[in-house]
Amino acid sequence: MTIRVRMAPSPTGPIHVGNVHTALFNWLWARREGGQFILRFEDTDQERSKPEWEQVIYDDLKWLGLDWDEGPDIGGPYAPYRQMARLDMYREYANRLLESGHVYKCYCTKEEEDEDRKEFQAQNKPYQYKGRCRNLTPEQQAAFEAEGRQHVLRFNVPRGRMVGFNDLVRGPIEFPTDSIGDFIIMRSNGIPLYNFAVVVDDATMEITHILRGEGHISNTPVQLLIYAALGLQVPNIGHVGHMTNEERGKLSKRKGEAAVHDYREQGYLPEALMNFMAFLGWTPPGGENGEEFLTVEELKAKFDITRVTKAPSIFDKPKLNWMNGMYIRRKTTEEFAELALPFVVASGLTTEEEARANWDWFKAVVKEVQERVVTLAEVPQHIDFFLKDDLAMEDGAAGKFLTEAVKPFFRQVIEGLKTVEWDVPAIEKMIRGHMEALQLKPKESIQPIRVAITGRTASPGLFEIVYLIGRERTIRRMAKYC
RNA sequence: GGCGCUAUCGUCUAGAGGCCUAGGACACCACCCUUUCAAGGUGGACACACGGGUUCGAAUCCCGUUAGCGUCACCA
Repeated sequence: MTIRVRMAPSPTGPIHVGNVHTALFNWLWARREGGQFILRFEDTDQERSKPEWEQVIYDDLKWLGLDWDEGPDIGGPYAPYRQMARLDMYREYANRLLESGHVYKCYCTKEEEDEDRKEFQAQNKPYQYKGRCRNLTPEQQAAFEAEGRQHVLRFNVPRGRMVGFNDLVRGPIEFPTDSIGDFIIMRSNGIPLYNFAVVVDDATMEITHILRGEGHISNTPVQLLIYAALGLQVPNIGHVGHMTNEERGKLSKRKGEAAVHDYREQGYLPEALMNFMAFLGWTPPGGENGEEFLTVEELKAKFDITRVTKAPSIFDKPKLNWMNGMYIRRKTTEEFAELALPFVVASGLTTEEEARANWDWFKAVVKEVQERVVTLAEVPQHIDFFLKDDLAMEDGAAGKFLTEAVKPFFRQVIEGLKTVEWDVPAIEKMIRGHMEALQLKPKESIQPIRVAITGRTASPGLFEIVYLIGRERTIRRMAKYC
């Protein structure tokens, strides 16, 4: 039997990295086993779901390299893959539960429930539905109907029992049903609630394994009750530890650390993000000798559910940075230039047309910073002095390096620059010649030139940047200081 | 608060009772390389939350404590 796993986001915003983290495990597992990975939209929250988000989610998922075998966009044998298109199905299953007596019509108003809630709160007890409508007679129901009251469908939770399952990553977990109140499966408007819709969907889509975030552990007993009442086979269920911020809290949307899209904009490479997240809560066998640099293909070949860890993990940005830098350095210059281009254009330093018109030069420029940047978004600030002439001067740099003493040296170099053959070795030879003649140390010669032509004290190799900035512009920039 | 989950270096983790004097990676520190900054190389510091058991022997098994997190919605 092949496995069928799924990812089921809500189209209420851009896709979250936490969502992708568990989706990644599901996807790798499906690919490893030759099973199916299904995409389904859970859009029963009419307030927050917006169809526009669906396209945004597809885009980010594709950017990451994820693909799905069935989904709202491509269809499949278990269509539709959007919950709002499956309402008839939920109603049918809900009716079965009503007929079998597992659920009952509840006519309680919001106000009545709020009062109950306060009552429990006052006694410092966890709120549970009091069961006012649990045993209504047909006459009482008719009376409520006559009043024009709407009803929801509530599950009649059995008392004094245990429900449990064998978690794929955590082992046996049990809950007393007494800790669960009679929950609602159908709203008064006929739209199902999450816990009911997922069960119907996972069962009818024949999902074999559900691997989801640990936040769902407490939903599991509720869903188990529904599976049992419906007489459906329960899939294998497992819960993966969450990814958290440094403070072990939630990844913040506001700080731009939650959405996949944020990382994309910050110049992270999808393969780095995927590789990094794959190692949060999982290690391949033989992890003791430290191979953490795995391509997606390698991950697909090695993923093993039994090696998923239980504890939550901190999304450690410094490690992501390191990994992203590694991936950047592994790109060819051509690839790196293509990846960096949109960021450079967005910074306003050049236009795409201009860069492409001078493509070899542009490539040579970005090549100089390829092993110095951690993200693509850092490229512009490292290469601005190649692309513009009005340079900002780093604080204190001019006073420290562009002194009176350096002027004679500058004048000699400028003269040399006028006639030197324009290649890096010749430029280096000429400048070093003047350094020796005047017996100057690098910090009295190379460093001042660097400051004069870049406006700062740190840059790629001096002779390479002189070559790339060009004869005229280098001379002009140096001439300002002598 | 009830219920539930979790607990090895700062971080991600290896570890399935003796192989552990606890291994690797990121970060950190030092040194090397070097025109600066990176990259690279070498080395270093750093952990089994606590308390009880079980056992000849426990990071590994059991119990408790503590801490963190999740959940108790006509959200998902």
